[in-house]
Amino acid sequence: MDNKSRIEETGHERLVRCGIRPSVQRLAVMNYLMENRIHPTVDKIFNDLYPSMPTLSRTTVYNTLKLLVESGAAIMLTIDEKNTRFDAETKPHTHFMCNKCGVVTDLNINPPILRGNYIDECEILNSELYLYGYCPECAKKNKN
Amino acid sequence: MDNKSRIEETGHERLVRCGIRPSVQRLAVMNYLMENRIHPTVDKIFNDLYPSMPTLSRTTVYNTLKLLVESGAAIMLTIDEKNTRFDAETKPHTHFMCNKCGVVTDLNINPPILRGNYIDECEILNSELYLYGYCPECAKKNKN
DNA sequence: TATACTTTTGTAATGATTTCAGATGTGTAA
DNA sequence: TTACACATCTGAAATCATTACAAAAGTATA
Repeated sequence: MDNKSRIEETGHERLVRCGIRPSVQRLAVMNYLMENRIHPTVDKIFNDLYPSMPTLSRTTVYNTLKLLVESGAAIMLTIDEKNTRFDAETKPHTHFMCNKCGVVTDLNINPPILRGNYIDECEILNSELYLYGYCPECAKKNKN
Repeated sequence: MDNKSRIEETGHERLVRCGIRPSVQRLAVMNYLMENRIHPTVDKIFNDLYPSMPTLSRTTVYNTLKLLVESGAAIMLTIDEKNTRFDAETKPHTHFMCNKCGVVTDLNINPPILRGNYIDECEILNSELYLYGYCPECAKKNKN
């Protein structure tokens, strides 16, 4: 997966392009997502931003992520049963979660692009391909 | 999607084949899943079984579903952000959720079969393809 | 500066899920 | 059959993610 989008667009530009007024908090969350392609949970985002923004509220992180997703500035992943995760990469791509350590990564495999198609009379708007198994580190450990 | 599996195997047989001792409660949940291919939530299962099993505990439904999934007798879907859903069809197939009414259905489209492959050094064990959009009824309503 | 509007904040409420310990049920061997 | 060990079920309480809400703070505009 290339990371051109990171270079081509700043967090501020992304917010404005998506019609979101760039407050300090929104910018912090947007930048965090664009700079940390780790599919973080709400808590991860909050805990990482908190030290440099001690007045930040968890509720604001929730509100902001909801806004980002509704506006198309980010996507929400339900790959992890325990927590929703977020990704600033909005173009279709495939996600992987390790059954052992829980890490979520992008995979170099193109998901079927079905947006706009009708399947069994269902109008398809978007899709997610989630793969599960062992990440390179955990797969190695499993063999020992 | 054909429903031969429903005919070819009873709930009792499925439990035994998967190494699960068939208690009354487990059998009730297994049969419910095999007879109601609606990808129900825990609450739906509990509420539908409760009238004919007034001593049934919600905890038992949770425990049983966990056991079924761990033993390969059913799968868990995370397609719905709000609630986990369950399916007695364990062979790979594609799921759809309506953004408007929330219904979850099977779709006649083969997901990529990646089990056993290595992608970006990740060992793939299973995959889920989730599609979102409007179901036939809601798509129709949207046009009026 | 005054006012209206937007955004943030923290607390409390909600709702799904898990924990846990006691009660019940089941299988087995004497 | 009874006694015992073990498996399963139950319901209440705890946990944890998320949402609701109302007050406080911030921002834009006239």
